[in-house]
Amino acid sequence: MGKGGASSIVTREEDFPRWYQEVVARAEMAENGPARGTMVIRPWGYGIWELMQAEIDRRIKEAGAENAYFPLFIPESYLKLEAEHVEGFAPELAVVTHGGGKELEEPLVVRPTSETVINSFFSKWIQSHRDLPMLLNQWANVVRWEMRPRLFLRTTEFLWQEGHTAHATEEDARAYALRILEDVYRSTVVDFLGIPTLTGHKTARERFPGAICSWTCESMMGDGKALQMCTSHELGQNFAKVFDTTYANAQGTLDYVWQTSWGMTTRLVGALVMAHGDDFGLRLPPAVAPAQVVVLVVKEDAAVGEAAASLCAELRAAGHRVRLDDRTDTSFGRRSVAWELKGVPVRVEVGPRDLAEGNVTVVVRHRREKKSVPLAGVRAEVATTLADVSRELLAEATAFRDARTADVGTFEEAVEAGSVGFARVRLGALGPDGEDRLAQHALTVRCLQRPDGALAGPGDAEQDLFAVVGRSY
RNA sequence: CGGGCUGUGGCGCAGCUUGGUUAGCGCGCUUGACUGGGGGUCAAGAGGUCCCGGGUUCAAAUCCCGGCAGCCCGACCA
Repeated sequence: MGKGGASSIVTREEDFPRWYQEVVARAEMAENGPARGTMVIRPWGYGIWELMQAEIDRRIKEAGAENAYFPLFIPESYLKLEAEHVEGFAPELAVVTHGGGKELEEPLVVRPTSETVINSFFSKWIQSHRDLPMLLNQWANVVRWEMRPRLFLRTTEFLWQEGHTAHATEEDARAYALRILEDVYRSTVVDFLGIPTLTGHKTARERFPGAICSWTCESMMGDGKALQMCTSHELGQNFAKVFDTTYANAQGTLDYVWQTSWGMTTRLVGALVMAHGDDFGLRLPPAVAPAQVVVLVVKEDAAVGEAAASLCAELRAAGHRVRLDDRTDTSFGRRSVAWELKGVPVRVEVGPRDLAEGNVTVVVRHRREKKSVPLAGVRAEVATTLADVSRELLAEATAFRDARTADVGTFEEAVEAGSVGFARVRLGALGPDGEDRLAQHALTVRCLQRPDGALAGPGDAEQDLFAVVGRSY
């Protein structure tokens, strides 16, 4: 896989190339022992994450939740209270057994998720129906000692937001879980990142340990494999019962609360890379581009330097994130390739030859298209181009996904279509042990939805829902 | 825990089958010159316990024995 790339180099996780690791993130190994798949996010990659984080945080607040912060360490006994929860997480816990030079009386678990600690506080904080709904979110890092870590997609430690809410009724809890799914998650993925996604809920087999229903957004990466972009769980009263989280209702009797939890992670950065990347590097929607425009000085020259600086100022005044690259001690070719790899949506190249005619070159990254633009027209050109990028990336990714999605009627057809993309098939058509048999072909049911793609409701018969079948990361 | 595979300058690798000059190559790095409109050219240079231990041999990166470490595939999963 040489320079310029022959095959898809960033659209498949297996092929995250070294240059990409130099730009966005790097997997690191523990000093001793097996690789634990921790990750260092480099400044450019972190800049992408920060922009996503700000957007997600804004939407969460719009949905009424407030940020809070809970401890990193959780007493082991908390995890053990909810049977399914402990069974689901026990194999992947990092456990602290010593502190202050002594063995601890009770081991502490490094949080894999915070349902249990937060519930220990909910049970104290929630007394009356007037305290409900309680809507909290925290930005935190969590640790899951997974068997097989993958850069961005499944790292041992990762950053996320986890929302935790308590409601008076099951209907309220469900409505809120769905509101998060739609207004925060689906909208962020589609409208903000330009990645098409399918929404639905998980089968019992794929459900979050401790939940009664797990909602999800499933997207297709550039190699046809599926990636879960987020989850929004209805927890029922499972945690309320073990933590005794009760409230006095309007009639004065005690009820258990109904709860939700939901999360979105740094995995999204990986998803962005794999959904939009091409053989020449990243392609970033302007919304998540740390620099939306880079103004390049082609060659050391007084007039060029002046023109570049004034273009920068003009574009910044127009509200764009602009970076000036006047490092003329590095060759122009090298610098332009570096910005291309980083996925900067628009490059404005100022060189003496064009400038003599009053022009600059504007390069549109995602189309790999360049044109000569008069100085006075740069501002308008950049503005209209930036406005198009996200929509065009979304259209491209949607066309790709649709071309790789097939509605089918039998198990065999589902295996065939699911192996290269998504197969949509009636769950009942897969047979009683359909999921086990799919697993033998490395396939899973990514989500369930109605035949028209809508979310299922309480009245739907599960066997009549459509299963989206695919390979997953 | 099963099934494959690999350890050689900073990174990626060739050499090992069939032992034999001074262990090579690409990328990166340093210096200089020419350059500069797409990871440019030329020249000079720095950088090596060939994973570790033992054995065979006149001679081991190469063959034999024993360790150690890591990677990939499956089970886990945001």
